[in-house]
Amino acid sequence: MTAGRRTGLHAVAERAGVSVSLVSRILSGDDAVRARPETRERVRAAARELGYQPHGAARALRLARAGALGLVVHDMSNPIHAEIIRGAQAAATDRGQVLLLSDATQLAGNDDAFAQLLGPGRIDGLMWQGSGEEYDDELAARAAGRLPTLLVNSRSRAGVPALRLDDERAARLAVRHLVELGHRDVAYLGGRPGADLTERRRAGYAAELAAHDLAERPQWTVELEWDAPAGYAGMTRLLAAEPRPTAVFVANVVVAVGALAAAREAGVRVPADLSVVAVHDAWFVAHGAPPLTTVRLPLHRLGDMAVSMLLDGDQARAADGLVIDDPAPELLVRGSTAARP
Amino acid sequence: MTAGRRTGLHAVAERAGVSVSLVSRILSGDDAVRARPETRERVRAAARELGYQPHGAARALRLARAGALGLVVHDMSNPIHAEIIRGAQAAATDRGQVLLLSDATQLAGNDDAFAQLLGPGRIDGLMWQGSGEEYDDELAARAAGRLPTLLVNSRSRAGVPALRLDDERAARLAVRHLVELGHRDVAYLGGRPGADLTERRRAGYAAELAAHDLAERPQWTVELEWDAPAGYAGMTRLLAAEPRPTAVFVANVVVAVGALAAAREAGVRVPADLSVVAVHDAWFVAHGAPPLTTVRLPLHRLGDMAVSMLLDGDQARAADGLVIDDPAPELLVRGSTAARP
DNA sequence: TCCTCGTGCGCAAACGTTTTACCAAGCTGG
DNA sequence: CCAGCTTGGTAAAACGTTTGCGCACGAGGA
Repeated sequence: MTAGRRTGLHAVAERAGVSVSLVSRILSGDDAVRARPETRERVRAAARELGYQPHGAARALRLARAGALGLVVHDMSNPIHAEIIRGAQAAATDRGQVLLLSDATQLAGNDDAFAQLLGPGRIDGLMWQGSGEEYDDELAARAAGRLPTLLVNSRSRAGVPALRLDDERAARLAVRHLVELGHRDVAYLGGRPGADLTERRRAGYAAELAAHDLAERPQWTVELEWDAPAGYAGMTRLLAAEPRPTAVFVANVVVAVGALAAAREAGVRVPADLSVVAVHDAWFVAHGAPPLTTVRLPLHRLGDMAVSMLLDGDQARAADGLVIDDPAPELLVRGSTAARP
Repeated sequence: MTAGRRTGLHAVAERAGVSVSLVSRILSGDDAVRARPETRERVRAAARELGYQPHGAARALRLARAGALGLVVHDMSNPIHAEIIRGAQAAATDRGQVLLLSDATQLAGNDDAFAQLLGPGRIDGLMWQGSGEEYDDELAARAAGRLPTLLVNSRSRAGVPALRLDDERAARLAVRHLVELGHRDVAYLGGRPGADLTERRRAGYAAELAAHDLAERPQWTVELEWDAPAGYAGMTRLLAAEPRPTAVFVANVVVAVGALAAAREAGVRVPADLSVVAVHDAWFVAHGAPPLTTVRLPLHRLGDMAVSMLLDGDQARAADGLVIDDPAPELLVRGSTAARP
């Protein structure tokens, strides 16, 4: 018997002197299988000695389940996105799945890459980090036609279920903090208009102002883009407003980095002359000048929940958009907010 | 003939009225296959109409090639790491591969996750972002025993080939900038001692000082950790040194963020009283107070090259550690460096 | 007329699993 | 003494590809 140099289960079976099917069932802990304890032990020993590892592709093929989830993000160097990835990564690993990372802008221009990622046998579900871009919704909808798909950090769009954070509450928390410091002239510095993120935070801002009988003014509302240069430009515009606000609510921490730079360059002291608070926290703004007051949202949990729901086939629960609010939004008061001058 | 509701190639074959094998050959562009143009067209049309996509797992199984690469990183919220990921991602997509992301600290504690990622049929090669931690080398070496493996941003350790940047040159560039501004008392603020990253940047610092006949002083050398709090602590210590340096070379931009905060809190003005320059660039330090002078290194290229080498089976070229220096290190002069007071 | 050869395609095995179906041997009860 | 049940397994098909080999058919040459 010139033992075949086969690999995998076959090799284990040969060494243990049993059939391949028995090995499979024993190693996978199939309770229904009848085998003598002695045989079981022999099989397990053989597997151990040969260092048997199941073949991922073979399992995926046979089980019609890839054991992997896809995650499409926009910009990895955005700390917000990084935090979502971390959450998803941790949850996927915990549940014995692997995570397949892709980039939305690359996918947008590359049909082959899209097919490669979403074709059969690659992933069992997809998380798409929504950005409110047009192509984004279209691609996510296409994906949803093939696979369980979840938009992450977006409201439900084009019929794709979605997970989001309590942006309105976060905004209200931030604005309330400003009002409690005595500010009455609170401006809004948002991101790209049209995205629902913007709408929700803007709504929270407006609601909280209204709750205190404070006025929104058109010249105190600036919405440009979700990046630091836009924050710079936006703050520059707000500082030129007549009358000048005494506080600014910034809808995103990345935007706030640019905004603080603009204030600094304009010679406006934060927080002495102007208070600034932003939604989302990032490690580096805690070390800035001044350290930025922010509202922390459970981004990690967002990724975590997305993975769980996809794996549990539970994504329909988010059909109308599900709000993740378990670790509630938390105000982190640092050095960029102070009592009204 | 009750056409089976089969999927994949089978369905295409049925619709085109040919065999599965012929479809496979035609669609994969096999030149050696002989088929009438008319048949070819019929097959292609059927594939198009059915929206045929090859089954990833089935191909992986048959071809004994997963079509995926693994990337293990340490901390996604570190902008340096994010940039490497981006580079690897882009290159992988370009070459029709997918990228499987994992986290080193998770893998360290979880043998199942390690096996899941590295078991047969999952990935064809692995990039491991080195950090100089002990467990890191051990795990990377274990991986290298199973798969083509490349350490990224590390020198070759435990026999595992590695790609790294020209850290020494970057350090020299930064220090030379300080010297050219007239500084003679230049301190070194590094990261966790022992890691080869630290050694290489420290060597560059020392070499450049020596080239200008400047002295290193023990009290001007601080090495703690690769994070912002360590930067804070380190700078605090340097500011207490006797005599106090007039410039600090910081081995990493993340550390520099903490260092700047410490200087600020101590009432030391940067750059008027103290110049600071750091290795690696990150978008947010350009907006800080002051904007940080940095040396940009081709991190993106690092990820890019790692993917290429693995896919080309070329990783042996890096057996002794290969230095990526194509876009050369570039000094970005901003506001944290000035002439000696 | 027979042989050969090129053309155009089909058969079947294999990749490593999982799972359904089945079977031989031993035991038990009547 | 045998029907039927339990025990301890085995055989084979299937998942969707790829690929080596073979085969039928018609044309052309001897």
